[in-house]
Amino acid sequence: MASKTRRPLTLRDVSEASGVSEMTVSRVLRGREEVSPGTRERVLAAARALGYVPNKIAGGLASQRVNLVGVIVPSLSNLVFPEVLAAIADELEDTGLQPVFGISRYSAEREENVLYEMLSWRPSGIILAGLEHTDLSRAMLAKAGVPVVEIMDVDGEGIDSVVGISHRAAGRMIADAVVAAGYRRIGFLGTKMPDDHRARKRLEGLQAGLAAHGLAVLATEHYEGGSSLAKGREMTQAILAQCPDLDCLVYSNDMIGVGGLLWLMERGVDIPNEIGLVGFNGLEIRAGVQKRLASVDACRREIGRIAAQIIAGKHSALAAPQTTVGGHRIVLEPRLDPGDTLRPFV
Amino acid sequence: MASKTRRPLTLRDVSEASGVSEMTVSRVLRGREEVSPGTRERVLAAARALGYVPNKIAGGLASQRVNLVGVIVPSLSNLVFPEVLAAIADELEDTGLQPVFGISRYSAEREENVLYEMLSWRPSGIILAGLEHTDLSRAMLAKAGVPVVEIMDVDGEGIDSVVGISHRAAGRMIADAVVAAGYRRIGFLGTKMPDDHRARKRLEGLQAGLAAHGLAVLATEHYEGGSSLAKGREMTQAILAQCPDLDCLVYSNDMIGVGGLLWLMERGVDIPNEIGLVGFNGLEIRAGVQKRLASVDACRREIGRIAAQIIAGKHSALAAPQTTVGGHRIVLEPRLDPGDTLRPFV
DNA sequence: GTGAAAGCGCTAACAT
DNA sequence: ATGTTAGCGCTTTCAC
Repeated sequence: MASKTRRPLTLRDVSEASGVSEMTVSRVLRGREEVSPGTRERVLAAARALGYVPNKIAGGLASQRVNLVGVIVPSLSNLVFPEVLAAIADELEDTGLQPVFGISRYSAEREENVLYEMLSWRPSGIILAGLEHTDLSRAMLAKAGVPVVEIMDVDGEGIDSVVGISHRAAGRMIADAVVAAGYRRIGFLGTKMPDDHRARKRLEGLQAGLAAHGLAVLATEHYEGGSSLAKGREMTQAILAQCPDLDCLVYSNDMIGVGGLLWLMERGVDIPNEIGLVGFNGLEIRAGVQKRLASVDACRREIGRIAAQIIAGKHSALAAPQTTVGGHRIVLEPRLDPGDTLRPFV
Repeated sequence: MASKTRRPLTLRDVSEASGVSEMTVSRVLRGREEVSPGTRERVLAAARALGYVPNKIAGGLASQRVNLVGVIVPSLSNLVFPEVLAAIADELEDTGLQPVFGISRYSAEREENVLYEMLSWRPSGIILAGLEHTDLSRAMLAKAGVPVVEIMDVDGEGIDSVVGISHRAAGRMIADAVVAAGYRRIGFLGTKMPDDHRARKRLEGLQAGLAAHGLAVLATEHYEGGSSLAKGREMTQAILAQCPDLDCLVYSNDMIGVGGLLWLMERGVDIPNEIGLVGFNGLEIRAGVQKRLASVDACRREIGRIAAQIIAGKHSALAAPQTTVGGHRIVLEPRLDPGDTLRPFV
């Protein structure tokens, strides 16, 4: 039971307590094999007795290696990102690597600041959401000399590795589906956030897909701030007030989509016949409502897992590298689950 | 445009490029005032031109100070924790401190490991959920010599500072409310997770509160894994199959509570007259359903904010210290929102 | 298998 | 306002 020391313990303390050189103590504590069992035991006993916690700052400086992986996502309020983080944390579990999370709030400038902070810790890798970054961010990442994985989106140029889905393709997929299901008067409900590039690309894909069928989005409802069921209710009411004869509502995410669905069901609207609905993300919450909202899966756990594998160097190239030398480019194929809110279609 | 260097840049590079000593470069980069404007400009220009990113590992070793705050929560799937993390991140924003998140998966052993990793970076503070830790964890925290804030729960002994609510009191509050509203045949639906101590304490409080009125929980339904609307639906069906004459269902959290509410409403059950419902957490999702689930607010944003303030040393003691010397003990008072799922009561 | 010396890239403490 | 010196606590490298 070591008493309350003010000065933190050092290797030297363990060395003196065990009568073994600092160097050998260091070897034991790092789990190197080249130490005799007897010495190892004495060292471990001393370290435990003292309550020694190694100083990774000193270790990192000396070895020029740090077991940290920086991960930057736009937000934690959008359930999607905690799920990606959880997947990354799970996958990194037994690699000796530790994730460090940062939040950019959908701002490229803030992302740059967070990135700068992270790089100043010389991490072993960086994972960040999206392909849109400031020039300085790109420059820093390029010079950092560590693996960089941009996740969630593949519509654009990557810096090193890229893992995600095409949000434009997802938008087109939704367009094709609602048209195939016979809907013609389509409304869109989504975020106003100008820096949610993935939401923007989905809308672009939707519009392009509809245009290919000679159709267009007839009404749009935008909101600011976080997504919630309540927002979805209000917006659904608003878009139908503005344009009552819509026969299909495309939501930029499942949270507002389910909100809209609940509101419409309460009002006795016949879904999917009178009005069709589609969301995005494949959130679990959809399973909690009588009718399951149609949605496109964003593959977020998969994305997190693969990104972590790439950083950990244990990714068995599912796809051949196509970008930078050494960089992977993994394009996942989202699935559209028609649920119960779209008329049957091929 | 510096070319692709393999060796990372050092202060010395900036020093040479700007013709200013390393020490002064260091001062400029740390924003110390004691440098002439001219020199400052030259240094900043050189650093920018080179794309220099300081090495905090070296800096931390030299200064013996690190601007990191370790935060350990049980999970990211339970929406509550991302919210706490977001609140901490927000509050730390302009303090120069950076949060680093770890996940314990409701396991004290895993928490111990994560804590060990974190402490080895010599952070400026530690925030962790709950009061239940391994002996080694407590010993490490006590010896770390940095502020420690245990959050979310106040039912027990703290190590240093404690910020949270009493989950036992919350349970009793719920008991009093449902009894006051005239319910007598009460069922409980909650997690099986033996290490979710806060859920356990809420149940204990509920039972104690009911006992004080000569009542008891008549039926219980447990589940494993994450909470979801779908789980709430199933469990509600199950508990009513098992014990059809319950007149009140107490859910251990709002997610399963709202699931149960939706299921009951679909079946035309008259809420709150036929059956009363209460959840816990005060989740936003409640506002998205026709009837608002009664719930007790867990004060999670407030808790995150205050914990961060304590670490940052800018907490204006809302309550007098009561525990360890220097340690705060902030007990927040949760509010019960009766919503639309309990009969009116005083 | 173990130890001694050198130094990782910065900053504290003191000059000047 | 700026520079010099001496480490911070570890690991690398090389001896033994």
